[in-house]
Amino acid sequence: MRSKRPPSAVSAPPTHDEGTRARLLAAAGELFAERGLRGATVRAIAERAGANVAAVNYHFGDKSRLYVEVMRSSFGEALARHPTDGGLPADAPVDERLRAFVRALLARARGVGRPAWQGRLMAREMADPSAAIDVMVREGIAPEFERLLAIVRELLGPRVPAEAVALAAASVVSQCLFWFFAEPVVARLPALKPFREAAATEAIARHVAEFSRAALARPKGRRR
Amino acid sequence: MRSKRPPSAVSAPPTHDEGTRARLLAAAGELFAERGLRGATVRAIAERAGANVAAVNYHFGDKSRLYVEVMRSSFGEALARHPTDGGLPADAPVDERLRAFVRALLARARGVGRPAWQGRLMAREMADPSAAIDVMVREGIAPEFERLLAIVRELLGPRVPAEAVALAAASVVSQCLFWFFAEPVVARLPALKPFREAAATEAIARHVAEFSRAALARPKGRRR
Amino acid sequence: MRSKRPPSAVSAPPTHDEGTRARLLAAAGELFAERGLRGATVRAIAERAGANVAAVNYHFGDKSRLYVEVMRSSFGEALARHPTDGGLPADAPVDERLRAFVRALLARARGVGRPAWQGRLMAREMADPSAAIDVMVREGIAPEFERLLAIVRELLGPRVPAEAVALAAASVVSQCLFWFFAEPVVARLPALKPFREAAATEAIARHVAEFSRAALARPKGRRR
Amino acid sequence: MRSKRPPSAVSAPPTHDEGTRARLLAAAGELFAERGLRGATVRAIAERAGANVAAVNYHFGDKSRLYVEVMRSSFGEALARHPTDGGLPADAPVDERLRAFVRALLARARGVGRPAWQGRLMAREMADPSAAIDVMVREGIAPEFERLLAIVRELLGPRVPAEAVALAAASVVSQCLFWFFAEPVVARLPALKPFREAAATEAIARHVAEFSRAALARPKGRRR
DNA sequence: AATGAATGAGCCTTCATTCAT
DNA sequence: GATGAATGAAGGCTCATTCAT
Repeated sequence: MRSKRPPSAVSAPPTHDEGTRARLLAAAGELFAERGLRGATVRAIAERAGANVAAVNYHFGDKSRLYVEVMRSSFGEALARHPTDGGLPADAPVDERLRAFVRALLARARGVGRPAWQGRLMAREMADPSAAIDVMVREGIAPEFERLLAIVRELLGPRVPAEAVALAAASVVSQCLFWFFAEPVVARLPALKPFREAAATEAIARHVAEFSRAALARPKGRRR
Repeated sequence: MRSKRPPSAVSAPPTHDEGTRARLLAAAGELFAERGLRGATVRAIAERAGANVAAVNYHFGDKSRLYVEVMRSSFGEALARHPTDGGLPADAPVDERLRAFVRALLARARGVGRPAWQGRLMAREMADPSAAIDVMVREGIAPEFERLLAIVRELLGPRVPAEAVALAAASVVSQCLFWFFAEPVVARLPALKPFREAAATEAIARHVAEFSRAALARPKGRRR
Repeated sequence: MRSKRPPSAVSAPPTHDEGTRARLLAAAGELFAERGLRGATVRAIAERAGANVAAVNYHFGDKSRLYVEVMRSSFGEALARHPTDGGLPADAPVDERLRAFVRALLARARGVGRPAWQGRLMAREMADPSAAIDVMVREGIAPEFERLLAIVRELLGPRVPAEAVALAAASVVSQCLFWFFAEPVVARLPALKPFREAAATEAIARHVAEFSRAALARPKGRRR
Repeated sequence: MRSKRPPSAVSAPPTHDEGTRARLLAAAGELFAERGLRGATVRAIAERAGANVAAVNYHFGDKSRLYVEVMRSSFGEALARHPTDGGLPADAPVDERLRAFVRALLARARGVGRPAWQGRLMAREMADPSAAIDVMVREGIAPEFERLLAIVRELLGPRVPAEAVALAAASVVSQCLFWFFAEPVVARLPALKPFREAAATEAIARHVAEFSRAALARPKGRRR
């Protein structure tokens, strides 16, 4: 639909100060997180980026394409910044690897400053999936989940059926996602409110790891 | 509880078979679940309800007020249909009460037929909270969560600090919510896809209850 | 368009307490004066009258017909309450008759309480004439103006051409109308603001009569 | 003086012959005069201006803001085109200055061609004042009225109290405004109808000036 | 490479009016 | 004699998008 297209989306960093394109991407990230795909208007994005209304269409062709680009780059950045192996060697003790996984998952969405909105963005995408979700699952979530399955499998031993392993992995993931998926509820329940602060992230991580570790104790005497 | 509404809503059967107001409520529920508050147009709602556009204004005054009403009634219905005590007496064994709680939570969002969209509605509200969430938390979620806290407290014993109880309760809840909050991801992960079917709900419920029960085993020798 | 119609509009006073019809008429008068024909909604009128929305259409067939009815009755009442002859015999001195005329004109629009809105109603009708104006001019204004023409003619004598008499009469009328036609301006000019109070009406009347009387002094020495 | 407007309005000639903004302003002036603020729809204005509906929003942000702009520009233009000093030096004879004032006031509302609707616009604003009237009185009417007060004061002499001067000035103004405030009545009274024609403006001006001059004759022997 | 002007589609809401009771 | 429910026709406004420069 557009005739020509500027720098190929992810590759080369713009030459001058920061580049309209990059500023648009950043502004769009914040606004999409705040107000959602529909709620964030192209005008507002352009304004926050200090660019013209037409700039969005010029650089991304489309509002929805800008959205996909935002999701991709923000998600990619989150993955890179908080790898689920936590920097551990592949042969580290399984307990440590589980803890690292949990910690990374929580950190991604609850990090301070810049990546603060990545969690909200993700939550919105779950509630109202767009074309972006396919890419995200395929490129990011699926591989991570495979890694978690391996950890859980190692904890449960080879005799446990695959379905049980999958359910257990889901249990681990869910405990992490909860804290930003259900954030509005967390904020309104007195018992949970204290844990909203970024400082509480470590406490949550420790709890989730311990809770899961206890539940995943390899069944000794009895067979499942 | 409703502030002001023209028709009497419950008493005399209106001119049509079911009453325009009720049909609007149902149609709005479906469409809000499908497309969200913004995405569902008043026109589409009215059309699906077989009513005039102005009917929404006449009966609810406002699109947003219709939305609140939908949330309230759908949520209230879900609460009533699947009580978290599962019909158990208050002195039933704590294990059974935990299982009943989990089962009810899962059933609400994954129930077949009519309330099929209540889960999506809830998930959307979490991702993009509106005025409705205050009412919902206050009237529905908070009391339920208190009940869960009591169950968990009973399992962990009186020595465990309140924060630990809260975190544990969050772990239980999160494992239930996961299945419809993260539905789009579940649907795209081969290992989890089988559990999407309504028939799998019972298996999930059993897993969550067991997983949590194991994690919540009262610490014997060592203190936490 | 309507099949049957209630009491014939102006004749018999309603039998019971006050009658929906009469209450509608009063409420409509106030609201039309406050907000204009377009600005006053049928719903607001019915509400203020303590009647049903459909009552307006039932009793008057039409919003515009209600408006005409309001204009007619309110204008008729104003005419009756403040006759321009001021109760003077037809052979009273011309100076007194002029003064009485001016006083009546001013009183109609600046009376306290109930008829307070008749002036606004009239002003609105001038600015945005409807079908009602024809009746009003024919039945009320034209005869009054004829009377004024006679007074002016008596003052100026028979030699002055008819056009000059008409212009002079216009000058007299205009000085009265000014005070409520230009009310918003009067209210904003410091020099005129004091005259807004109802108590100032008499001072204005005296001034207008004197000013006009001086201007209308029959030319003595020189011919016009 | 204008707060914020996209196009540069005065500098470079826009893409069309006259500029969408200017055409909108003109079309809106006509339609507001014909049908009032409420009666003139944005759609009709845009259509008459040969522009899109959204153009109003783009250039003026709002229907009401467009209205204010119309009032401001049309009123400003009227002031500029017919200055109340009529080009006379400040030390011209007071009689001439009074005549010039009257003539200007009448010309503004009864001028031929372009500003033909300014009178009606003003009359409407009086009958149903909007936010625009504050600006108009402050910036245009008040200064003019001060000038008239000075003229009248000069005619009456220094002994006459300020209230009397104010009333006399009101009498002068009212005789001018009458001809377009009460236009619908003028058109329906046979004696006044001839004066509707633009050609009669000069005759009216002469009459008003003479009538007022006679009334304002400085009291000789007796004190007022 | 980027922009200001302009557009068309669509949305929510309001309102006078009618219909069945 | 009077009413609550329901309707159709706009109306103002917003928004993503395009066009000419």
